[in-house]
Amino acid sequence: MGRGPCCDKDGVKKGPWTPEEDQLLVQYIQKHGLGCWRSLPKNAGLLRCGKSCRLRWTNYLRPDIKRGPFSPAEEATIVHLHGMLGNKWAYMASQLPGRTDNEIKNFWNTHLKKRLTSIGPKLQINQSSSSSEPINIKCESPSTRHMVQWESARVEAEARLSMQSLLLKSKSTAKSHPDIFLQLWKSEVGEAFRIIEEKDGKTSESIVSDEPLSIKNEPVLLDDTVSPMPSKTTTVIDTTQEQEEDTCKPNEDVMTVSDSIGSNEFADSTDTALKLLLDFPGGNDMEFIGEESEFFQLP
DNA sequence: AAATCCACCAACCGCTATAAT
DNA sequence: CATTATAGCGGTTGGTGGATT
Repeated sequence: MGRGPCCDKDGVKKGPWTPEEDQLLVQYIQKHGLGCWRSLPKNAGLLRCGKSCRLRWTNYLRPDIKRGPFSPAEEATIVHLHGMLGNKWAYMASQLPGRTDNEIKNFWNTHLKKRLTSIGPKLQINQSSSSSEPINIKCESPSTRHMVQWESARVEAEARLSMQSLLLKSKSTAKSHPDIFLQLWKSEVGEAFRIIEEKDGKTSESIVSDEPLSIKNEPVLLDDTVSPMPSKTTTVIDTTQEQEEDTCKPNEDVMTVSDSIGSNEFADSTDTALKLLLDFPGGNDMEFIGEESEFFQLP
């Protein structure tokens, strides 16, 4: 089948947009609204392909674009979502109002990924690795450690899920579940989490329903002015980490993500799962990998 | 002051999914 | 059902400006 060129390559301008082009595009959209991108450049008098116009609008000219550096809460959200979902930039963008997938992707690649690799050189993202060696995480901020740990957990779970998926497909007994959060919750990470919760004597009742959860859920509203949730479990983590590593000071700003989540999030089981997983208890957040190492060994 | 390096980010490319015909 | 068109996504590239040598 294949996909034809989105536009006639001849006579189509490329490269940075000029203010005049921006103005033409904005004026056209203000007047006619969003419609067919293919015909837009011609109608608007732009020598650009429709795709380029769409990108320019969604990544730069859209009125609701938020500019400026990422807040600690936004940063933490990206870190955690990446830990759970991987490179799902568009979904992360949907959770961060005013931010674009491109912006988040750039931010990850230029800042967060760098931080990850600098502190976790042992954490080479090696899909084929089934090693259960403990990850050597030296003193870093809790959020950074979480990042490393979650990346590790995600890779392991991903490998296992894909293996399970293959097995299921070969038997033709199950449909692939559409919801990644539910998959994650039902995977080894979620299972191990529930085990630890029980060990700690906490209520282990699952607040995550088995109902499919849409990945296109309502955005998490990161309103720093609202802090309805006491970060109880976060405190537990910080305390144990302080005992473990005296020189490591928790980064208050970054760790406030659970505080900054809106008040009605717990009505949303997706975010509940996220919060529970973020606030994974225990001194070594990922010690369950070692304890339950059989969970993480590929068949 | 010039050359080089590096970080950042806007924009492009190629692909997939889906709707339309 | 097959084909085509379009939107959207993620990976990558290239230009620019600041820092360093």
